[in-house]
Amino acid sequence: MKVTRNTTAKTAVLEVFEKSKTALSHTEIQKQLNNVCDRVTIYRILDRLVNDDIIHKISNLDGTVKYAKCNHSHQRVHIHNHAHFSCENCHEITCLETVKPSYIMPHNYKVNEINFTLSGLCPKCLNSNI
Amino acid sequence: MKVTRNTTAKTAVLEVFEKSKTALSHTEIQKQLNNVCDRVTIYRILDRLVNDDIIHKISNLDGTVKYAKCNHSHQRVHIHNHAHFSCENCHEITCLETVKPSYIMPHNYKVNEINFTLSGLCPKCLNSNI
DNA sequence: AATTTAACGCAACAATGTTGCAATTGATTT
DNA sequence: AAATCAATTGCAACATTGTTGCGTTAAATT
Ligand SMILES: [Mn+2]
Ligand SMILES: [Mn+2]
Ligand SMILES: [Zn+2]
Ligand SMILES: [Zn+2]
Repeated sequence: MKVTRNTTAKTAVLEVFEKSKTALSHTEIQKQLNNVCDRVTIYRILDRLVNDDIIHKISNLDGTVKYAKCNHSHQRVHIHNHAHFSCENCHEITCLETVKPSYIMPHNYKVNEINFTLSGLCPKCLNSNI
Repeated sequence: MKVTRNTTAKTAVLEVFEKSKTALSHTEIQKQLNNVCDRVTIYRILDRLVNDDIIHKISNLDGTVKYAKCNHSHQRVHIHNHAHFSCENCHEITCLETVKPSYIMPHNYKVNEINFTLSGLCPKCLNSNI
């Protein structure tokens, strides 16, 4: 097994996640990093963090991909079975850690990951658009 | 309101969907069309078909986007609230029209669309990988 | 057949993600 | 503290996917 190193770039990326209340895209992270490292490096750091279960990937209906910190890394079985909300107005994506879908699968499927994303208007945009 | 025309390209794309049991990406459709029309035209046709509720868009965790025919266009309220399964082995994406997630949303969110994609191994790949 | 405009082809562009390879640097050992 | 080793990085080059503008074509209506 590979050893994971704590580099300055990785630390910087983690700080960005720590400060953010919403999920972030590669581009959004890059903008906040002010040339701390190369574009490619960010991609590779994100891959590593996902692999190490430190962040998780969120795929939205419009094709955008974002990442957010995991607040449940202590769990034995690390599955991201909570919902995400994507606002059509402000385009912010937030984890709804309390919203967990229940469903019944047909037999003979092995489920490893789930991606449950709801889109519409977030509370902030819903109130300001009356 | 705009009038939608039945062009040869659109008819060809619909035939491809009719023949397919799984969801299709833009590239997969293009390959099956054998230069019936331009790449850009396929994008525009897909946009139109989604708008007319004839097909629906599916966004997968790995970032790929696919489309599938709607088998419920007759419904009054047209919401795609069924699950989709994405096989990590054969990469086929299928609609699970019978699998509908139930969940409880916090107040002050307006949900317009949902995207519920499960990934893992499909029955075909599960059986052949013992 | 004439009219109207949705739809098309083409070219050019933009955004996003990937790969190979030499150079760097974090962690470990001596 | 210096040497070691491989994980990580930067850079350049490339691939894929999706978008836009504009002049032309063709489906539908009159
Ligand atoms: Mn989340
Ligand atoms: Mn479906
Ligand atoms: Zn919002
Ligand atoms: Zn499969």
